[in-house]
Amino acid sequence: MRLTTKKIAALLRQRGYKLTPQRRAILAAITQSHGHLTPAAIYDKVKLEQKNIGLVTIYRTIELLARLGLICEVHAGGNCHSYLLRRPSEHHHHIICSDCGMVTDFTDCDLSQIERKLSEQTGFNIKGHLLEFLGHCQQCQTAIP
Amino acid sequence: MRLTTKKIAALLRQRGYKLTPQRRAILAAITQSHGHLTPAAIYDKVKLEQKNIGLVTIYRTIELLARLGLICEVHAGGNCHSYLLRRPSEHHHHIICSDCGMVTDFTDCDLSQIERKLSEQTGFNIKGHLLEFLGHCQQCQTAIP
DNA sequence: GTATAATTGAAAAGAGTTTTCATTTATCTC
DNA sequence: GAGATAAATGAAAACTCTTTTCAATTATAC
Repeated sequence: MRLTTKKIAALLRQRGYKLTPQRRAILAAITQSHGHLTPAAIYDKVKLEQKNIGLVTIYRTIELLARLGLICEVHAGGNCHSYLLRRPSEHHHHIICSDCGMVTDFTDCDLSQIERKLSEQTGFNIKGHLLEFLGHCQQCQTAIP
Repeated sequence: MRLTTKKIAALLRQRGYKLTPQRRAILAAITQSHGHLTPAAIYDKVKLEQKNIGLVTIYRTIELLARLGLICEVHAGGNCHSYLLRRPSEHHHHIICSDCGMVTDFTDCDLSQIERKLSEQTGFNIKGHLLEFLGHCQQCQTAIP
C-alpha cells in the first residue's frame, strides 16, 4: 500500500496539523514524483502552483513529514538530501539511478542475517543501518544519450 | 595492512605532492584516530600542533586524500561528513558507534549476492552501494553514563 | 643557494538550512 | 456563517558548512 496524498492529509488533520494549500501542494509534488526530490526541487515544482510559497515552508513541511515518518531521506552522495514518499514497510532499502534519480525499493534482503552475524562478531548492539545501491536503471541504460 | 602516516607520506611524495607540516599533522590526526572525524574535528585536533592552520587547509587536504583513495567518507546521518583512514580492501563497510564514533569494518558480507539478485529483478546496472550499520559498541554498552 | 611550482592562510563568496517575527489563515466553537 | 485562537506562513536575517580568490610563503629539484 502506497501512501496517497489523501491518506497523508487525513493523518495530518488527525494529528492536529492544519492542511494548508502549501502543504497540499508539497504533498502532491512528493506523491507525484517517481524519484527522490531535494528541498530545492520540491520548491521549484510547488512554485508552479503556489507562486508565493517560500523555501522555508518546504523545509518546515519536510521536517514535519519526516517527523511523522511519512517520507524517507535518501543519501544520494555528496551533500544532497533528497526525500521520498515513505515506502510500504519499515525495513526497506533503495536503489537509485544516478542518471534519472528514479528510486526503486527492495525489502527482501538478508541484511538481518548479516546484522546478527556482525553483532556476534563485534559485540555491537546494532540499532539501524543505511543501505543504498547506486547504478543505472534499465531505461537509462537503453536510452540514447 | 593498515595505512600508516609514513606510507601515506611516501605515496604523496611519489605522486608529486609536497609533504608540508600541515599535511603531516592532518595525516597524524587521522591515523591516530580510532573513529571518524569531521573536518571541524580534524581542525580542532590539528590546531593543537599547528596553531595557525586554516580550516581551508583541512578541506583541501581531505579532498586530496579522498582523491587519492586514502580516506573514506562516512555518512553518520544528517549533514555530517566524516572521514576515516582507508581500510584494507576496496569492498568493505562500516559499523559506527553512535556514542563514541568508533568505526569497525567488515568485509565478509553477502552484498554481492544481493546485488546480483537485485540486478536481475530490477534491471538496474548496479555500480556501487552504501552500507553502514549504526549502533552501540561493546565498550559504550557497558560504560556507566 | 636559487628557481619554481605547489601550498598556505585570510577574507570573501557561495551554498544550504534554520531562526526570528509580524502577518495571515485553517479550524474550532458558537 | 462570524469570531476566537493557535498554528502556519513568508521575508529577512542569521547561521553553518564549504569553496573560491589571491597574495605571500615554502618544499622540493636542480
